[in-house]
Amino acid sequence: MKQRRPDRYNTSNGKRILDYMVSLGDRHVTAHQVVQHFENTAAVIGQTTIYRHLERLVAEGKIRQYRLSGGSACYQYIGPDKACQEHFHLKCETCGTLIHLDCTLLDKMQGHLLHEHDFQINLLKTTLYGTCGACLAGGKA
Amino acid sequence: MKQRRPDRYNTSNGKRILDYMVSLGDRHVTAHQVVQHFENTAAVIGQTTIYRHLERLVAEGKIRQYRLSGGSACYQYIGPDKACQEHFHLKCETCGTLIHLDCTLLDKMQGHLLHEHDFQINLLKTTLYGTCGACLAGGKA
DNA sequence: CTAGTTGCAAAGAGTTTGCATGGCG
DNA sequence: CGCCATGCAAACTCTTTGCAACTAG
Repeated sequence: MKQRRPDRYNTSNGKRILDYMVSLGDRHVTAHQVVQHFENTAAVIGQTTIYRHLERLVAEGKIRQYRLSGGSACYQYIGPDKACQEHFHLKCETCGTLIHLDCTLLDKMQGHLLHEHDFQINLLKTTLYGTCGACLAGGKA
Repeated sequence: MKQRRPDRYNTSNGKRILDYMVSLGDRHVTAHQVVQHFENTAAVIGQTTIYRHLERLVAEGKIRQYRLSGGSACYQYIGPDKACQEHFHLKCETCGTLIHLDCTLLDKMQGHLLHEHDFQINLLKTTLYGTCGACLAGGKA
């Protein structure tokens, strides 16, 4: 087999966008927030480029994408250990916090769904919506 | 207290839209599909009116709204017994089927999340994504 | 060199809003 | 009659695409 040119180049924009997603840890951002982040930067990155890179990172499995109830997309770094592929995510509808759920019972649910209900859940696309403890207590709206 | 005018009128459009959602049973439709349905009708209903009624029905708790991965909204009648407030919904990413999950373990999950993780889940807004048995077997895409 | 990358402007999809007209109560 | 309802067109938000210039390998 011959050594052919790669179908992907290493560009500084690509690296900066991935680095930014990595730097957020398990926090989540909208495409708009990513665009804004790079607007406050020496070298601005156009929003088209940002959308294209986010799309690619999702396809490559490096970040996950889900939808806010308003319809816009939200992105989050998955991490080298792919832990986010193995647990549920809870999102508080009041304060917006994203919670990573490490719980044995919930983990078993995945197998239960597959074996008892013949349904293979996609944890990357699934987010559970509700209200977190702080907001339940605070009662703020 | 005096008998004041209602803040909502009973109009034929409102009734027709609710009737349509009810007639779908537990099936789900996009706003676009509702618009199209009424385009094939003697009296067409404008899409603005449809969006406004769907929004109201969601606010009134008569239908639930969730988002497809593409970002557009999907609506589904809840029913008088409010059963859909008490179980999870599974959506197959391949064939689009919506499954209503009646399962003891899954029902317990709600209480578990609340008591052990201090999180009150909103089953109306939550949909689990994945692949259904038929598509797992068929292997189509 | 050559294919992938970038970003502006324009196009698109989905949804909301302004406003004048029509209809319920 | 006073509001609410309706719907057309326009505005808006989020995202994708066309295209010409640019750049990594």
